Amino acid sequence: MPRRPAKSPVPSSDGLPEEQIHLIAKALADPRRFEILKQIGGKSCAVSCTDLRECQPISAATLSHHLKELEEAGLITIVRSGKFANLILRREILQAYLDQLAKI
Amino acid sequence: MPRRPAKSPVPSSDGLPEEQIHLIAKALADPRRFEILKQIGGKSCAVSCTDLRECQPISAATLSHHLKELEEAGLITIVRSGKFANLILRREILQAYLDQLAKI
DNA sequence: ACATCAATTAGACGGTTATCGAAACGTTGA
DNA sequence: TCAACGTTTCGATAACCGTCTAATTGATGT
Repeated sequence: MPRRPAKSPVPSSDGLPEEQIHLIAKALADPRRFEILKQIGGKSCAVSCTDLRECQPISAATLSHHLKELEEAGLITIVRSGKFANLILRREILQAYLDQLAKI
Repeated sequence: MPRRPAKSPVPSSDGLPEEQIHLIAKALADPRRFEILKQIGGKSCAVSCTDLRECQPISAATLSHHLKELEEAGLITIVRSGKFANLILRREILQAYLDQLAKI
């Protein structure tokens, strides 16, 4: 089965598609996800699910759900290494979102 | 009765309060509000509710609800002139939000 | 005073979502 | 092979939210 990377290519010059703008905005609107994103962005190295759960008082199921949302919005990449999942903030996507908002 | 302007003062140097960050993120997460905000920001002069309703296919009640959300988030100012309401985008608040996000 | 118009409020309805526990899945080391 | 572990999926529940219609408020012009 192909490991399809939740289509979020490099942001094109004409900005993110409207659909992705919406997904990102929704992703950022939940305080828990916002915290998660900050934690991922705060570390220079990759962050694992277990790391996150040590700081966020949520169940594994809920965390998995939020990570999926963040990935589908294109805000993070999930790099799987054996049984672990490592999270990386996609700063270029976040920046593209901010650039778009700045034009309003 | 004092016309309290939905406390959103000038953004301080240490950024917007966490609560407002959340309100702004939520406000931006709804496509309709996002459209409304774009329309308000697009015009150099002020925009009235009636103007908005000509472009957005929603009831007056729904529009009023969305404008309240935007105002409470600090993203717009509502200037009342007789029976009309004129909307103004608060760019300094939007910018403060973007600045904060960029630090993540 | 009255009718009209712009906007808000109240109340209801349906869809979405954050959350959990339990079960399932996939990896790893014994 | 098997048990333990990290993560995901499933199903359920409760809260939230966008939307509407109807009723209300407030301003304007006659």
